[in-house]
Order: sequence, then structure tokens, then C-alpha cells
Amino acid sequence: MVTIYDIAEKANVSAMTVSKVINNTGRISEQTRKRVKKVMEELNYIPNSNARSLVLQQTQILSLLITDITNPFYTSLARGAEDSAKKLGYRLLFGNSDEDYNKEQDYVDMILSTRVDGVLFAPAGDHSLKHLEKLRAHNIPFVIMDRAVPGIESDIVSGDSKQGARNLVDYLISLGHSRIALVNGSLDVSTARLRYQGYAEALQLHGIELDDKLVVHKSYREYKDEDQLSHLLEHPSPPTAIFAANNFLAVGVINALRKRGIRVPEDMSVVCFDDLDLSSALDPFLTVAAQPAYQFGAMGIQLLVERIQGSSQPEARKVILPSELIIRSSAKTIGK
Amino acid sequence: MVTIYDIAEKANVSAMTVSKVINNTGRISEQTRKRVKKVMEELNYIPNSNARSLVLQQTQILSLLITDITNPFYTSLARGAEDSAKKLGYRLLFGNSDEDYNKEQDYVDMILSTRVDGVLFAPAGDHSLKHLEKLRAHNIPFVIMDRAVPGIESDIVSGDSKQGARNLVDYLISLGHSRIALVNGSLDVSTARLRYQGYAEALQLHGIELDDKLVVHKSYREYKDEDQLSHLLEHPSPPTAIFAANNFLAVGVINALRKRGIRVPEDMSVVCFDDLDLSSALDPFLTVAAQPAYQFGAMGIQLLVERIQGSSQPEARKVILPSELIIRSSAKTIGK
DNA sequence: TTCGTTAGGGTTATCGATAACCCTATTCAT
DNA sequence: ATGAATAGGGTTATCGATAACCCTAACGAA
Repeated sequence: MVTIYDIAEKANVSAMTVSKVINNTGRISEQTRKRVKKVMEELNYIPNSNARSLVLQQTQILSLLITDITNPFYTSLARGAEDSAKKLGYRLLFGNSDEDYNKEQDYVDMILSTRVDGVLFAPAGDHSLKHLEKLRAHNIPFVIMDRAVPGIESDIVSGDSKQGARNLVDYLISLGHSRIALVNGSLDVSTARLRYQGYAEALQLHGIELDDKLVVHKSYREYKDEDQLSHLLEHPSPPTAIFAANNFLAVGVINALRKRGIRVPEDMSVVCFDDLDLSSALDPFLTVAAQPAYQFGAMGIQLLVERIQGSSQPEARKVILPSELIIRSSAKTIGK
Repeated sequence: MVTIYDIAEKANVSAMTVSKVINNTGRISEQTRKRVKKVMEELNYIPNSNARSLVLQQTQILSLLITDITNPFYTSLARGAEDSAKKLGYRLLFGNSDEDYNKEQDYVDMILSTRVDGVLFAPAGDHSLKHLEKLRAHNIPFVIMDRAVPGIESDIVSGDSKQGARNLVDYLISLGHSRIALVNGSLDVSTARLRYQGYAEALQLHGIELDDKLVVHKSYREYKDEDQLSHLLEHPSPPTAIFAANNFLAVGVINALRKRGIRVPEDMSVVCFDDLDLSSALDPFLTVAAQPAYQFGAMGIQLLVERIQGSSQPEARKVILPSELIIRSSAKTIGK
């Protein structure tokens, strides 16, 4: 590999002069500057950012840790993050925790040893706390995405899960439904708790009693579990509508329903959080509370970089991006 | 940040001893080993991989460069790559070229300056040649994914575009279609050329003459362009079926058709390359030639690491993963 | 003429970790 | 008892780049 010393030798200057040319610092005559630059091109010089990071104590690398790259929500988020990072001159080191605390742990260690300048962190859930604390202990700035983690104060970009849930349930109620089931993510994820709250509030406000037997809290990814569904369907007074807490769960629920010969929306209305992108483009079927995922990522990186460069207030900033209720055809007026 | 010198001081040994403990090299008594490890934990030591990379001349980082992270094909590929990389002890630096040669260029420079150990490269197209040559000039091992680039010999993992295309068109012909349009990607992408060839061969083998007016070569991402479609539809003898060269194009085509009141599959059959994952799970509608995207990524990383570690043959290896024809309901017998 | 400035560039130490080699007590065999 | 071998660990140079400081010739002002 070509180093500044090779350049220096061939250009008949010292390595320091080369460094000064590269960084446009110090006093260098136009003549030597040109000579050095020419040699750099001739030798195809590429700076070694490891060496650079070592002395500068910064890497120009940010880490993006998400929980599921196959979920369109995180895909779009990643896209936003990447565009934004590139614009600001950072590279993105990418990790996928798979909603698994152990994997998340591994990535945090990787991140620390890489000495990234900051982390955009979508936590797997409440137990991510110790990972965030570890980052903080090592003074790595981070911004939390999507899910709040109790016990940690930090910049965060999230959606409005409670309001989004309320909108969806309100909508179902407006269609005449009162037996509304909730297929939720795990309760140690903040968004799941909030979606549950929104669900509960909407029911209460309309004087509908919450029936615990119509609520299942599981994982955002275990969308195949038909056992949970049986539970709901075998209820003496079964639901007429199901609120799935995310897109995966909705797809799982709908598939499971269809396997049983239950039609959506004729026999059962289904709504959910998060859109399906391509899927919805092809077949505008699911009624959803869509979140601006790309914005999440773009905004997250922006906050992060501001934090890194110290240009932001010391206090934690909370950005809440509203979701949009998109009414399509997976829910319909009851009985019709 | 804690360094091995801090550890050394507190444990009353030299830095070298600490390094030996970390790497399990040299001769260290069990006693000091334990003492050092204890201090490491107490101080929360995390090795600085920049420093490490500098002397070892390797980073344990691989780069994955894809062209479109919002496309489920690349999402799954990335997933496979990531799982595989993690298993083999590598981190993944992630880039999204957006099918844009300039962005790709930028990423190549980033990659070089990061001194990654290898690159998994999904080229934007034939003009990626110079980027690959640059990598080669700098001695960075790489494996090409999905699209071959004429002029460069390297390990490659790709699908069987020609055969997949033939299968799809054969299928359409078996349904009685003979006016079959092709909405293709750009011809400077190898897969687009091969899909075109497969299409042409299938027609020829069945004695159907190829009508150039039924073929459009554009971009794999410009799925909104309805102008191309008008062209096809205004043909004096319009097509009864459309073969879209990838999933995005298929979605675009179907939407455009629907806007014109043309029903799929009643009035027009549509098939395509690549599946839609979630979408297909929700609504098994599109008939596709599905590629094992996860395998692409996993296999790619495996070849790459073998190459890096020098455990593979010197000659370039070509892995071709077959696609699977999944018949659903977006195509039907003509006239019925 | 003489001294202070400044342009232009070089020296040296440093970032954190590791390779290659060196050093000194033991320990063991003879 | 004595030399060789070995266990256990330390020294020094190095990876590539940069910060902080130093040096010298040329020029201008007084």
C-alpha cells in the first residue's frame, strides 16, 4: 500500500508536507502543492483511515443498529440514515440485532472496539438498557430510534405509538366494532406498551370494556404463532376485528385467518401499525397507521451528528414523528 | 479511553504482557494472566481495533455494497451476508449505491481508505468495471454478486437469469400466450441482457417471432414510467402477457395497468423475476421466478472469506444459484 | 547595515497495539 | 556443582498519519 512516505520520497519533500497538502493546513507553496498532488495521483494514493483515526481520535464512522433488516420499516429507516450519513461525511457500520439481546451485545462490543463516533440505536427492548449504559460509560454518543428504554435519558426519535393505536382503534369502533382484539409485541418493548395503552384508552373512551382475553402480548416477529390466534377465536364472544401491533403480525394474522377460511375483511377486520411498502403498492389492502420510517433514519443521524459535533443543547431531545392513518380495505363496517 | 498501558500499570506488568494475555500468545503464568484479566474487566477495557488494524494490516471488516436496500431481494441478500460475516468473525460496512455509478465510486473510495479485508460487490452495471479494477489495483479481494461485469474475472455468485426467464416465458406460452412483452432493466446490466436472451430463446423455440416493439429496456428501478407501457399497449396487436424483469418493474406495471382499467390477470397476465417476500406472504398473487437471495449473501461472504484467507483455488469461482418458478395467480390461460 | 518577519518546510513525539528479539532467574540433567 | 534449557516477562521498533514545534533563507523596514 502507498503511504505518505512513498509520496514524500517521490516528490522530494517530507511526509509532513504531504500531510499538509492532504489536509490543506500549514503553509505550502503552490508549486510543491501541485507536485505532491501529482505524485499522489500517479501512485494512486488512498489515505489509511485507521492511522488517521488513531491520532485524530475519531473515525468518521457511525453505527446503525437495527432489529430486523427484512422489515420494510427498518429498511426505509436504514435508507434514510444512510443518505443522511453520506451527506454529512460519515460512513455507516451496520448491524442487525434480530431482536436478540445477545446479538445486540456482540454488536455493542464491535462498535466500541471500532471506536465509531456515534451510534443510531434501535433497541431490542427494555433489557437493552445495559447496552446503552455501556455505550454511555465509554462516552459514545448515541440516539435511540423507535423504542424508548426506561432508565436512560437520551436523544430519541420515535413515532407516536399511543396516538397511532388510538386512531386505528377509533376507526374500528367507528365502523361499529366493539369486540376488538389486540395482537401485540412483547411488553418489554416500549412501543408495545404504548400501543396497548392507546388501544385501552380508545376502548375506554367509547365505553367499551377491555377484555383481557382479547389481548395477546408476544413478539413483533413471531407472526406465525397460530396458537395465540386460536385463543382469540375460541373466545365465547369472539372478536370481529383485530388490531395487529405491526406489519409482520398483521401478515401472520391474516394468513392464519385465511387458513381457517375466515375472510378479511368480510368475516374479520384487520388493521395494523407500519406499512408494507411494495406490498401496499401492489395491492392496497391493509389499513394501517404508517410511520415515516425514512424520516426516522434521516432525522436520527442528524441529531446524532449534532450531538457528536457538540452543536446541540446538552439536554436530551425527543422527536416524535406522527403516523398517518391510511384507510384501505382490510377493515369494514361490521356485519356488512 | 482505557488502553493496554493503563491495564499494564495497574496490573504491574508491561504493556506487552497485556497484549499477550489478550491474544493468548507468548508465555504468561496463570497467575499474572488472571491478574491482568481482572484489571481489564475492572477498567472495562475494549481493544482499539484501529491500532490493531494498523499493525496487523487487516481490519476484520468486510464491505457489502448493494444497489438498492429497499428491494427485498437485496434486503435478504444483506441478511444472509450479515449472518455469515458475523459467524466468521467479520464486521460489515454497508453501502447502498442506488444504482448510481457516482455513489458507487464514492463508496469504493471509502472502502479503500477503510482498508477493509474484502468486498461483496453488487455492481450497478457494466460501467462498474473501473471500480472493480480499482479494487483489484489495490489488492482488495472481492466477490461479485448477482451481476457479472464484462472485462473482469472474479469469484461471482449469481442467479440463472437466462434459465429463469426461459421458465417464465415458457410458462406464459404454455398458457397460450404468444404476444408477450418484456419490460426489462437497462441493457448495460448483465442480468437484463440474460433475461432478454432467455426471453428471446423461449420465443424462438416455440416458433414465435420476436417483436422488438414489445420489448422495452429501461432501468430496474424506474418502475413508474408509464410511457413505456403505453408504447406496448398502443401496439396494433398488443401483448396479452407481460414479463417484467424484476419485482419493482412488475409492481409498477401492474399499477399502471390497473390505472387504465386493465385487470390482472383477466385482461393481462404478468410474471416477473424475484419475489416480494412479505407481500407474497400476504397475498400470493404474483407468479415469479424467485431467487434464493439469502443464499446469495451467505455464499458470497463465504467465498470472500475463503479468498481472503487464501484457502481457495487461485482461479475464479462461479456459483450459479437456480431460481424457482412459483406459479400463483397473476398469469392465466389466454382468453379465459 | 542590521534585525525582525514571514514564507516554506522539516523534526520529533504520539496515537494503541503487536512482532521480533532480548533478558534473567529457575530448574534439571549429568 | 555446573552448564543448558526453559519459563516468564520486558525492550524496542513499527504500522501511517498528524500535532506541535523548530529551522532557515529571503525580504523589508529603519
